[in-house]
Order: sequence, then C-alpha cells, then structure tokens
Amino acid sequence: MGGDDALLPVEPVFLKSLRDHVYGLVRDAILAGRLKGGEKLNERHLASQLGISTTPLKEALRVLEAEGLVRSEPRRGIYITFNAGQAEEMMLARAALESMIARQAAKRVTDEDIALMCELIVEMRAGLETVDVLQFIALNERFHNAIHEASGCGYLRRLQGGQNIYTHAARLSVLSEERERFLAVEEHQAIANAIAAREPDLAERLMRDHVIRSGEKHLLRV
Amino acid sequence: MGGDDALLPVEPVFLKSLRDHVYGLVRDAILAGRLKGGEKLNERHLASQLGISTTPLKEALRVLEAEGLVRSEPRRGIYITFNAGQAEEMMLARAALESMIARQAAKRVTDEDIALMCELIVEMRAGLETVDVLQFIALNERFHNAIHEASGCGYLRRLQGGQNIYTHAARLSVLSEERERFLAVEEHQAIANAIAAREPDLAERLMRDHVIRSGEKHLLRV
DNA sequence: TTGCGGAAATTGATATATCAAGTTTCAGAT
DNA sequence: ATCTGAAACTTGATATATCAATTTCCGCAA
Repeated sequence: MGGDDALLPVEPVFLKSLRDHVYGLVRDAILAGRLKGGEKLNERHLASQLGISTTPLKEALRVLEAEGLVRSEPRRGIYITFNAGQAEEMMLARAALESMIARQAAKRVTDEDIALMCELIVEMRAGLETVDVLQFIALNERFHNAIHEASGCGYLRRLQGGQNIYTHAARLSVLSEERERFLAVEEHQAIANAIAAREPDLAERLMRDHVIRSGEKHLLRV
Repeated sequence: MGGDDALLPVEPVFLKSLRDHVYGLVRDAILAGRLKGGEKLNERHLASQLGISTTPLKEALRVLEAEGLVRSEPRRGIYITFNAGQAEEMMLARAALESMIARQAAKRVTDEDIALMCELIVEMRAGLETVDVLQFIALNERFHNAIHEASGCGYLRRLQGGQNIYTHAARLSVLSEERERFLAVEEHQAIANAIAAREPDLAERLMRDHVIRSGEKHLLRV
C-alpha cells in the first residue's frame, strides 16, 4: 500500500539557518522603516547586536544587496537604499511579473485550475460582508497562488514573490474596507474569466491594473 | 574655474572585490552550460579550485541563490537549478519588466529623451546594411538604455538587468542576419513612436512583443 | 542475503583571527 | 589660522579553525 508519493522528502525548510533568520530580521526592519534609507550599517556592531558572528550576517547582507534593498561599497560600508520611490517601483515590478504570470496561465490553464479559481471566488464573495478579514486575506492569497500554479512558471513566481513588501498591518488595513473587498472580488472575477476564456492579453491587462490599483492603496498606508 | 562638479567622486566600481569576481565567474559558467543543471557544488573544492577561501565564495553563492540560479539546502549542499525552462522564464521576466519600463517612459519622457532615441534609430538604420555587427549591438543597447533613462525607474532597470542571460556569442549570431537587424530597427522605431506619442499601453505592448520575439531567437542559439 | 546500528568521513554553518583599504585625528610646519 | 602628512583607528575583505548535521561505509546479527 502507499504509492511512491506516500511519503514526501523532508523539506529542508524546517531547519532555518541563522543566515536566513537574520536575513528576514533585517529585511523586515528595512521594510518597516526601523532601518531608514541612507542609514549606514556596521557589520560588527550589527553582528554583535544580534549575538552572531559576521559570517552569516555578511551572507544575509549579500542577499539583501542582490534584492536591491542595500548597497555595498567595498571597504566603505553598507547603506540602506530602500525608500518610498523604490517601494513604488517594487509594486510596479510585481504588477509586471504577476501580469506576465497571468498571461502564461491563460495559455496553459486546465479545467481543474479553472474550477479551483471559481471555487475561491465563490468563497470570497460569501465573505464579502463578513468581518473575518484574516480569512479574506488568506483567500486572496490562495487565488493568486492558483493562478501561479496554472501558469507553471516557477521562476517568475519566485521573482514576483521577492517584490512583496506590504506588511500584514497594511493588508489588514486595506481589506478592512468593505468597498475594497468588493473591488478585489470583482477584479478577481474578471481575471478568472479572462484566464478561463484563454485570453492572454486580457488576463495580463486586468492583472496589471488590479495589482497597481490595490498596490497604490497599500502604499498610501505607510 | 571649475564648478562643484568639475571632479566627480571616484566610483567604487573600480575596486572589484574577490567576491564579485567569483560571482561573475560562476554565473557565466552556469549560463554557458559549463556547470549544468542539477549538478552539486562543493564549497571547499570550488574554493580551493579558485584559489580562494570559502568566505567570499559563500557570499557569491548566496547572491546566485537570490537570483535563482542555484538552490541551497542547509547542511546538504548547493545545487544548480538553471535549465532551459528557466532560461525561457527569465526571458519572459525581462519582457515583463522591460515593457513596464517602457510604459513608465511613455508617461515621463522628455523632448530630449525623444531626440536621443530618434538619433539612435537613425544610426541603426544607417548600419542596417553594414557588417559591423558589434556597433549595431552597441547601438541596440544604447537605445534600450535611453528608454531606461527616460523612465526614471532605477529599481526596475536593475531588476531587469539581472534577467539578461544571453551570451555575446548569441547576440552576435542573431544580429548577424540582416533580416533580424531590419526587424529590430522597425520594432525600435514603433516603440520610440509610441513613447514619443505618450501612449503607455501601446509602448508596453510593443516592447513586450519585441523582447519576446527577439528573445526566442536568442534562446534557439543554445 | 538482508537489515540494522554506529563509527568515520563529508560538508555546509558558524566563529574567530588577520589583512588591508579608508577615515579620522592631531602635531608640526608655514 | 591653515595646510600637511603621518600615525592611530575603523571597518569591510579574506583566511582559517571549529562545530554540527548529513551521508557513507562497514561489520554484525537475524
């Protein structure tokens, strides 16, 4: 009994390295504004402040540099580059990538994918008037994930994930408005329809507009 | 004599760190296929092979991981994840980002920007029949750079730059065909017209199609 | 032969020491 | 008072040592 997939390999995710942990800490601090743009970071101070050595910190900073949140000048220092303008550009990047994913999804979507999207929209519509914002947020995420799965674009999905900068508080704040939930559902419905109809151009455009519109709402909450 | 800008600060770019050097070496090796997808990397072997310690190598690998070219499993190893499918997705990512940049450029373009783009297209048109492919490639790049400048989107530009995976050989091969040069000029002309006319939607669509079309040509040369 | 430890070897993760570029400070000359 | 320049100090870059998780290998028992 039990096929080849009865037991999946243990995800290495469970063992979070110090490096990844620190990366998350510093990233959140930057996005939350506790570390402000222009500020200079001192590797030794930061490492001792975190109670770790410089090795994992350096690696974490390297990742943040690759993501464009900090800039490192050899033998000079590390400066935080993130600011409001970059936040807006990251939102635009998300719009560009997410809409390209939607375009690909419209080309490759299966009937099962469509069924799942419709299901999720039905659930969201039911939750329109309820006040369980947390569940609405979760459904929101699952809807976008369904499109990602349908697209089959693992790399684009990953790259897009790196552009997410909204805090949980901002999400909560935005979707607390009933009008915002209504707009989200309507836009999701339109996107799902376009994908189900296998119309890449339309799906791409709708997704772009959706991400930009709701993104600008989020950016205002900062 | 000499204003405040008579001498600009020295760019820290001149002092390339070992880490950055190694990063470039490994990245090129992956993109060129000398390190194949699925292959496992050994930090110590690789470091001694390169004649360096593991510290700068680890940092370089961290950046490659952030870019999605390798995947690191804690205490297991580092595996190369890049393959043909990812190459296509990186091309799509470039299309998505470059077209978003074109869209922004169409919103913010100045008359000077337009003049520069037109100049470059005139030069490219003159070089259509010549066999100086290298110069054509350079003009190509300058044209795209002109759009980047016009857009004012530093972060998007940087993110887009990370999606460039074509080797010099591939570029050379593709643009060696006169028909390909002709297509490139016509498409650039159309994009420049859309931007000059301040039509974001059109500019975005034309740029996307241009990047995808020429990108697919490049991907065939592997 | 098969399956189950457990020791040994590997190897990435982390810590620490050293190197060298860059910055700051201050005494001394003009 | 101002400029110069060398020494002291900072600090990121690099190298090396140690730690700990994982894998490999081998012998013993069923």
